[in-house]
Amino acid sequence: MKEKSTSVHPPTLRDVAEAAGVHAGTASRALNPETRRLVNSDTARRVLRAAEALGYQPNPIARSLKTAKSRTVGLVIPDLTNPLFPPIVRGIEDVLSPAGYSALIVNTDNDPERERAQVNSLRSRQVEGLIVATARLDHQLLRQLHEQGLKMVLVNRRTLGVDIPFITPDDAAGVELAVRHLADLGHKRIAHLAGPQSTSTGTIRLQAYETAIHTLGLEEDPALIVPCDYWNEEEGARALRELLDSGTAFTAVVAGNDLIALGCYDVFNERSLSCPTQISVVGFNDMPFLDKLKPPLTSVGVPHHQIGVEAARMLLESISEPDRPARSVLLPLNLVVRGSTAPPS
Amino acid sequence: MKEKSTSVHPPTLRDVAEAAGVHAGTASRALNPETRRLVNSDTARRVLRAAEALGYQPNPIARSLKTAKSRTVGLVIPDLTNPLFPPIVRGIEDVLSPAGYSALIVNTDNDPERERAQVNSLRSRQVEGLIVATARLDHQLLRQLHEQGLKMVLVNRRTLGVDIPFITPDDAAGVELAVRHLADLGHKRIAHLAGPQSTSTGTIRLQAYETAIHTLGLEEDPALIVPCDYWNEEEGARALRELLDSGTAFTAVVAGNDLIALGCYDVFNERSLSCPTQISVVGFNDMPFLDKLKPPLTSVGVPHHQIGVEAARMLLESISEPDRPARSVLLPLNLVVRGSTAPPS
DNA sequence: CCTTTGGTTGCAATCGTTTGTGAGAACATA
DNA sequence: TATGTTCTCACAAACGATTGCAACCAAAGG
Repeated sequence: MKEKSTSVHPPTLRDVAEAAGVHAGTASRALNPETRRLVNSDTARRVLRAAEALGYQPNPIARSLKTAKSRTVGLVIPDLTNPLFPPIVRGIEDVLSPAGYSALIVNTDNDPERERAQVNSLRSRQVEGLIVATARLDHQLLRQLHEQGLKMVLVNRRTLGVDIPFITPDDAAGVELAVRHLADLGHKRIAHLAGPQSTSTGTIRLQAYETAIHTLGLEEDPALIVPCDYWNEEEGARALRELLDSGTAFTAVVAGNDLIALGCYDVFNERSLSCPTQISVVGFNDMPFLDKLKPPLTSVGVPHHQIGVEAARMLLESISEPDRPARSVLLPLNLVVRGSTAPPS
Repeated sequence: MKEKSTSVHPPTLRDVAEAAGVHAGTASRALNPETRRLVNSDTARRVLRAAEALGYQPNPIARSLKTAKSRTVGLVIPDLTNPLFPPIVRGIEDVLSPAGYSALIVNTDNDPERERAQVNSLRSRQVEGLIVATARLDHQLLRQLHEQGLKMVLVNRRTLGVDIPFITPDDAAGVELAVRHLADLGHKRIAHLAGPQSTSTGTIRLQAYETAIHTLGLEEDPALIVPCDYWNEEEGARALRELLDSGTAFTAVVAGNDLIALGCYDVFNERSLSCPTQISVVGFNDMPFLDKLKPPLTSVGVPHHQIGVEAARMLLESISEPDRPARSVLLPLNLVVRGSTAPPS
């Protein structure tokens, strides 16, 4: 008549063991498929049955303490509110969850200080790896973490000089798609509102723009390139105004991403320019609801969900097989043609 | 010459204790501000210094195991991809994170089975509470969890017959705002494309529509009300088509939410109807980029971030002071007038 | 000088698992 | 009968923190 009876606490391994008339250690082995062969199949059955009956759920915290595995990964993104990220996050969780892993999400707001703090908090929570969407070309923190042996996968962007696997869209191919589409429509002077050159995405897309312009034999003019400091509408608007004010002639613009393209829309309204009649625009990312705009924005479609899926898979892989050299992957893109692009008038 | 020397593992409490020349228990007390007064301030200082020097980070897993507190809460939402949720999630994390808590996010896709499974997984990870955005009016699972004493806060929606605190926008006031705006413009026959009547949001908004119509002396006609089965564009489009096909006269529609309103836009294109000249529309939620639509959608603005903030605060409160009866809160709304509403022609 | 008091600190148990080690039984072999 | 083998399983020591308890010491009071 110990103190058992009506314990309100969830059943523990000991409870199961007791119910099955075995030692806790044996119960543990019986419950774990990996080690089940070490126990008599009869007793294993008995343990399983007892566990079932008691509604036993192993305590992951105790397990983690012993095994030093948290079954948790960290997810470092600039801002969840950016429509780019939710689909990636979903993709990640769709892989993690069936594998028994969970993701801890932190937002850095692109603040290196905050990023450092958040990553520390993740590490103190014993994450087994990180999926990072905030990579900059020269990224001190990532370099450090990598040297400390922390498992990481980069999404959407990469970093230089450090051998961390990344999953990104094939940005260069995407830009090539966009430029070629405009060229096919007959545009000769195509501008590029480039993303921040501190990010791989920004520089790669810019380079791709330049080579596409070159190989297609279009007009090459440095004045056609205006870089943005951030990936947002304000900067997109500012850049387009700058371009217009410079007097440089152009009939189409390849925006660094959709938000920059949206900034262009604002300027079109401001200055009563008509799109696509006077200026064609193509965005990048194909974020939701672009088809509801007037005109609907032509954009390069990025498989965000897929990026998340691949990243999660890769991270899990590199956790379970630490030696296997992780490979980076470039995901194929497709151009979604809508109403914002037309032949020049 | 034990096996100490260059241990690569992160320093443990024992390491700190050893470095400070005290027992682990003392070190523990010295490190914890709550119990620090139990140890001599000199030795406390020494311990602190040693911890600092070693870069000691307490292992939250070990701590959790002992204290049975995980410093983790679960976040149950239908789909992170719905633009409604990211701002709420940010709000939640902005409160949780400084408090030393983390959020585990799960998506249910509105599937009760999946919801049950996800919640189980959260519980097995020892979450201290749940923030739930998937409440239905009659929600068996929530009722059970509540009876089992699990701490919960509902966001955006509520449930009936169970006393769980909720944080929602003041839906009724919002609809009143919308209807009054249309009435002020001169509309007499205002339709309502209602949200799912299985959700509190759907029913409350519908009721508010009815009473607003009544008190403002506008035309009351059951034919003006068409319910949607889901909160999405397809249903919005379907409902508007149904309304149009029924031949019922109307000059404006109050949509259950923005997605339903977007569905209306599709039908406008389909049938070459002009908004707002022929039909005015107002949405609900004021999700991002509505100002980029043509016409820009008039919508009821909801303080999503604030909802998240309040919800997280409330949950933390009910965790730290289990007795304090948690109160629900209704957050004030504001109407954002844009181009989709105009006087009837 | 003995006791009391209060402030500090060490000891050891505990949280719920996992896992190395060895004991016992059953059986086969010599 | 003695000696191995092979299966099973129980024991107990971890993992890294927290915490009730007891011990110790110095100062104070009688």
